[in-house]
Amino acid sequence: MAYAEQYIDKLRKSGLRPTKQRIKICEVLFDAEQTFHFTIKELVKIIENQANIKVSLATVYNTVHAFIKKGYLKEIPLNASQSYYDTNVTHHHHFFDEEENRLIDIHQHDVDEVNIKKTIPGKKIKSVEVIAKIVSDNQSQK
Amino acid sequence: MAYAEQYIDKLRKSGLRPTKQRIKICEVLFDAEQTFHFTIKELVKIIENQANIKVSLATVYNTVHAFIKKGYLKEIPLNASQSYYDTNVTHHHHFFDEEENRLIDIHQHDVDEVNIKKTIPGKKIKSVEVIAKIVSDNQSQK
DNA sequence: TAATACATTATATTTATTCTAAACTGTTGA
DNA sequence: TCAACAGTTTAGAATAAATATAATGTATTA
Repeated sequence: MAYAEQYIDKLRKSGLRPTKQRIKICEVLFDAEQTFHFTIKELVKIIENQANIKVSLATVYNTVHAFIKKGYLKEIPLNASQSYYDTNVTHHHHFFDEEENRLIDIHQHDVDEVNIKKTIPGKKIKSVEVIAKIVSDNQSQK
Repeated sequence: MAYAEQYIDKLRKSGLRPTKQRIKICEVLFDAEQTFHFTIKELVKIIENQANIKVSLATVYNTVHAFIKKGYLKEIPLNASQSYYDTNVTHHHHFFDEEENRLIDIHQHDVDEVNIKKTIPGKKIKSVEVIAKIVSDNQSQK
């Protein structure tokens, strides 16, 4: 349980008290070998399965939002009934498979830099995201 | 009221019965001089203000979904609590102003073609959308 | 260690969206 | 023209994600 230290640090540095619920959520989100996408519902399920502590829904929502604010998580723009979040906070894009309701990363180097020529007075661009919707390719190889 | 004819045609051609509710919704959506963005709530409000007929919420949802299916409307991928729709169905992109909750079109020619090098076996790309989030630029002119 | 500010929790609430089933209407063909 | 049918509208109920509430608990501080 020594690795919990890094999360305690991380939380404290960003002004969040390191409670056992938050540390658990950090473990689930940031111990993973690979970054991943999740919905709140899925996150709750993972916590339930792998932890022996009980975390309420409200806490999960609060924590996820706090982490987004701190830049530890990213919300993925997708017009879906549930919000999707990403533990990969580097600049990258997504495929969204509408048939399987599945998100797939597209690395930054797989998309040419998106250069937007239009500007809005008094505003600056905070982020640029590309969403490519994909569907089954049922072409009979012509 | 002669221009209703074109909507009757449009609806009939796509296999939707031209009911008075649908014709009214067409008028609101497609008579406008400019394309625009809306939420269901906003659309209901516009109909209420400009029509003397009553249209139920369920009908508005049904009709908007039918129009999306027929390609007369586009849903905008945005992780918002409400869905946003666009009467501009040409290929284009969006700014989303998070401070004012406002969508702004970016014409296709203002963004270089988005070229995605990654592919997913058995899948083809159906659509590619760029969402650029913008915020106030509070730089003291340096 | 006491005081306090921040967190967690169960529960209620809100809100967008979908569902349901009854009443209604456009269309078709006799 | 009209009966029959399939598609449509509707009010209201149901669903589900997300947020608010307020009481209880816990980390921090001095």
